[in-house]
Amino acid sequence: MAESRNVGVTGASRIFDMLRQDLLDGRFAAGDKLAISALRDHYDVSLSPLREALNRLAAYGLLEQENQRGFRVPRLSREELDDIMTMRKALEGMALERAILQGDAEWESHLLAAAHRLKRADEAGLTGNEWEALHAEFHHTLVRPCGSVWLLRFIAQLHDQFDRYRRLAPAIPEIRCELDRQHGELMTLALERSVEGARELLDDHIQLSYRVALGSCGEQTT
Amino acid sequence: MAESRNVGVTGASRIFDMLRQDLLDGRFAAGDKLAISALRDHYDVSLSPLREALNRLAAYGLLEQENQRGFRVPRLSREELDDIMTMRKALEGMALERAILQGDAEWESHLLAAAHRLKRADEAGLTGNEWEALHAEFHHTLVRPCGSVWLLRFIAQLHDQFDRYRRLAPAIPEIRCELDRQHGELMTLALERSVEGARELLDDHIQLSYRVALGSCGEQTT
DNA sequence: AGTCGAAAAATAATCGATTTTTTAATAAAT
DNA sequence: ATTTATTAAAAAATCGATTATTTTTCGACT
Repeated sequence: MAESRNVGVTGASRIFDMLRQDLLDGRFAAGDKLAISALRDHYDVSLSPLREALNRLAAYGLLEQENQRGFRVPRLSREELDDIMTMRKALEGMALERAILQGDAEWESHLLAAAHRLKRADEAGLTGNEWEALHAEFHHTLVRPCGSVWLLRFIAQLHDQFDRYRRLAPAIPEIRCELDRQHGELMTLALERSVEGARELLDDHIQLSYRVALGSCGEQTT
Repeated sequence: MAESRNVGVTGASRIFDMLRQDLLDGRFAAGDKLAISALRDHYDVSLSPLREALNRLAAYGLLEQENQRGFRVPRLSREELDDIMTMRKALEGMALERAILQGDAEWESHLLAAAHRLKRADEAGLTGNEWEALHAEFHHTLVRPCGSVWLLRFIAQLHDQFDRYRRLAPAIPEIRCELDRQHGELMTLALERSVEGARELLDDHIQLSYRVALGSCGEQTT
């Protein structure tokens, strides 16, 4: 047994995590209303913790809440994706710059490790939530020492938003290959403390991801 | 009567609004645990909608939630205030620049109106939530046409965070007077489409506000 | 045929009570 | 005197049922 006791886990927090994952995985159709009693059955939990989780997700931006008529999955739009992409460039660029200036030796090892794990996962052809976790971890490690809790919070939120689009979009192997390559190069530039180079590459990286993500909006790549 | 029916208002949404106001007003001591049953009595509502509101506020960042041990009002720290101030400069500066480039004639009139109302309120010595509402409205109007829903969302969130500090701090009449003056000048520069001038002034404005807000951390002004 | 309105069904929101977990109080032991 | 174990009290989380609101259905009427 991993633990004798589920310390610090409530029904609501458990459902929040599961629902968040399922929303990022695109298990619910965009625009759909969530059938609360169906969720109740599916996750085998009572209404109170379920509704608490839904309220958190709505405040976080992964659900829309309309008083007296429940919760729905936000629609996807080209305009919003553009917004998210632009904000990612601005905020992650800012964070990366600061991280490169402030990151210490321990950051270097964490970054090296995260990049390595991601590379091995790429080579092994790993997909799904395992790969997603390593990918998110790499990007988070990259900007972690930026020194701003609020900046990291906003970046994480934008990542979740972006992922709704990206994970739904059809894969484009050539781009995916280039994206994988960029992860390694981002690490290299960061370790070299090359602020300008890293920022430019991160911009390219987000732009390339965006071209993939566009596939979820029924638009062609630019 | 204003409305024949409370359209689109639930107990939870009502409590959310009231609690948010009370948190910004500093009605709860930072670091304190919220006594849920006391809140239940005070706001005269049942546990379910109350807990839903608390969950929203925690996801929004105005409360901290620890599983199995309820909700508490986040502590105030000089470090966090610095973070919030720095992020406000970055995000509002970005938004203002975009707003000035994209704002149309209608924006100009709204901005003029908001600045006028705020000025009249200043002259009339208005204080409390009425002044706060006009002040928030002015700053929101200033950046509204920036074109990014997410940017506006983050800015609003940071404003709420900043206000927890500012409203708690002792007033400094000379600074307050200068801040009032800056509002008018910000409007002028924005209407003149002076991107650089407006950005610089907004930076100064936030910095000056920050000097006031520091008073809530038991620190002297810098 | 289409529109309007009443009744029925479905869904959301809320309530009061119960269960679980944490915190505080007390006593026993080193 | 401090620590540890036990119990009592308090608080948080959850449950099942009830109430309020919205949505759908159905039939009368134009």
